[in-house]
Formats: sequence, C-alpha cells, structure tokens
Amino acid sequence: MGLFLSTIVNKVDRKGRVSVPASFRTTLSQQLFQGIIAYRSFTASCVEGCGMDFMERLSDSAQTFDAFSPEQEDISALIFADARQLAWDPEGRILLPEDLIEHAALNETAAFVGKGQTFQIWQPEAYKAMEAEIRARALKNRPTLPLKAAVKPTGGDGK
Amino acid sequence: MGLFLSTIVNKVDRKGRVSVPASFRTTLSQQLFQGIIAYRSFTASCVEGCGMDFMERLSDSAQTFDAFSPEQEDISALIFADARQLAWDPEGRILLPEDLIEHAALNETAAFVGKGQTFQIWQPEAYKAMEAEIRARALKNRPTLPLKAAVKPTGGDGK
DNA sequence: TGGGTAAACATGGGCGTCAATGGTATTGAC
DNA sequence: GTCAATACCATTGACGCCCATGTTTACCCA
Repeated sequence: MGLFLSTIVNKVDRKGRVSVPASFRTTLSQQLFQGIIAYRSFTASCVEGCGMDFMERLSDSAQTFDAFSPEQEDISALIFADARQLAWDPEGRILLPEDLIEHAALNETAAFVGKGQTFQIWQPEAYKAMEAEIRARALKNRPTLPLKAAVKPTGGDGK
Repeated sequence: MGLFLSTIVNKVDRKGRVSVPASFRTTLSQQLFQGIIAYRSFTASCVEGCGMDFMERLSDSAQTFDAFSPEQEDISALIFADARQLAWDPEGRILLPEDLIEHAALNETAAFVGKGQTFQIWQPEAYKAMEAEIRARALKNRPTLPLKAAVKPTGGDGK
C-alpha cells in the first residue's frame, strides 16, 4: 500500500499531540525514519506532509535548477528550511510544533488529507470550504485526466 | 478475468455492509490490497470504485502535472482526498461509510455497475433512470469507438 | 432432460481486537 | 528546580473476524 488516501479527522490534545492515521502510518512503515516530514504550505493555510523518500525526490527534482540560482534559493527556503521531522510516539502520535499549528489555524481537531504521494494537514472547516469550492468548479468544468498505460504487474517492482 | 462487467444488485444490511459481487472480487484477487477503493463521483450521484492498481495509475498520471500546481491540487482533492480503502471481510463484504451512502442516496440495496477497468455503485432506481437516458442518447447519436489492434497474448503476463 | 445434491454466494448477528484518546509518570535539558 | 518532551498505561468505541443460516446456481447422474 503506497498512497495517502482519504481524509481523516483526529483530535489535537492539550499537549499538541495528534494521532497520525493508522493507514498513513502503514504507508510510511517501510521508511527508515518512523515519522513524518512536515512544512508550511506556501500556497494555502495548511501543513504539507510526506515521508523522507518524497523529500529526497523533491531534492533531486530541485537540482534541475542550477546551484545558486534564484529558483534553487526559493525552493530551499520554502521547503527544506521549513521542513521538520516529526517522529511518532509508540501510540502513533506526533507533537505538532506551535508555528505549524498557527499557520494552519488548528484548534481542537486536525484533518489529515491524502494527496496520493503526499498529504496535508488542515483545520477541518477550512478544508471543507476549500473542497466545496473545488467540487463546485469540477461540476462545471468536468476535468479529465489523460490516463497513462498500466504498468505490467509482471515481475517484481513490488515492495 | 480482468474486467468489471455486468450489473449486480446486493443488499445493504443495517450495519451498512454490502457484499462485493464475487465476479468483481475475482477481478481484484491478484491485488495486494484485498478490497476496493471508493470515492464520490464528482459528476453524478454515485460512488466510483476501482482497485488499488488503478489508483496507482491515477497517481502516476496525475504526476504529469507539476507538484504544487493547481491542477494537481484539484485532482488530489477530488480523488485522493476522497478515496477510501475498503477492505472486505472474510465473506467478501465491505462497510460503506455514511457519506458515501448519502452521496449515492443508497437505502436498502446497492447496484454494482461494471465499467471495464473500474465500476460504480448506484442506488438501483437511479441507475435505471440514468441507463435509460444513456440508451436514448445512443439511439440518436450512434456513438462509435476507434478499435485498437489486438495485443498478442504471446508471453506470460500471466495466469 | 429432469430431479436431486452439493457447492458457492449472499446475508444476519455476536464477540474480540486494535486504533484513537486522555491521563500520569519519568527522563532530560536549560 | 522547572519546564517540556516522551514513554507508559488505561479506557472506549468502532471495525474486523467468526460462526450460523438462507438462497441461488452449478453440477452430476439416472
């Protein structure tokens, strides 16, 4: 199981702890670092989350920009400088840093929103509003997605 | 057997459980994840269903968009954020979440409608109406389908 | 070809397990 | 010594697993 799917709302206790959904944890279970990488979204009021492997992919991708180029600078500042590793405790909870809570305007609860390769953490009501907006747009525009050919399951790329 | 075919109506019990048709289960039997992926259709009052492999194809296809692009955002919200992994029990039943039931206006029964690579879940009466509509349109428009060349079954893609 | 039988599938309900959650204790840093 | 982070423990409630039963389909044999 390799994707972050569905939206799960969990409670944030008074210590700032929140359970990472069990399904998200299993998605990350093969990783060396037992926890998540989190950084403030630079497009929305939410927290971006992913595993260390995705961070490395981002790093590789960022190298398409020249070293010392302005784009490289910006990406570094926006992502790598802001990212932190949040290990979970034996119960599967992470401790949300104060500035992340602020940025996403989290209070009692936090919504873990699957985005396939990554996920986001939202204030549930805020996400609901955003989702309604996207859904309304989709109903009008009927977006389509060019489907790539299926990868033959022959042989093992699995695992 | 690799396709979802025909339409099967099954009962939804008071717990919200429904049997996935046996033929659909055999279609998915080779998959790692023993269950279905389900998400609300963003164009109709029904639930979209598929296997994990198809979800991964969608994820691959969605990556033609840049990370952090608006298109990527929308697709994620509409599909990945809404998708649930519904594992079936030893009897082949899944538990339908409340909001999916609402979205498709399901009550006593649910119709599993094969669509080839994927399938849909409808309130039976609603589907009947939709089907009549599609049939009427077809009678008028006479849709055609450019047929691809047959793939040689030489070699083992297996089993 | 028809009846009988057996297997597979669909369905209903009870119970155990695990994830989520809240609280307390212990450890370590400043 | 104080504060904060983390480990430990206990509770609860949803969901997954098990068994029991009804119903349909497929198969076999006369």
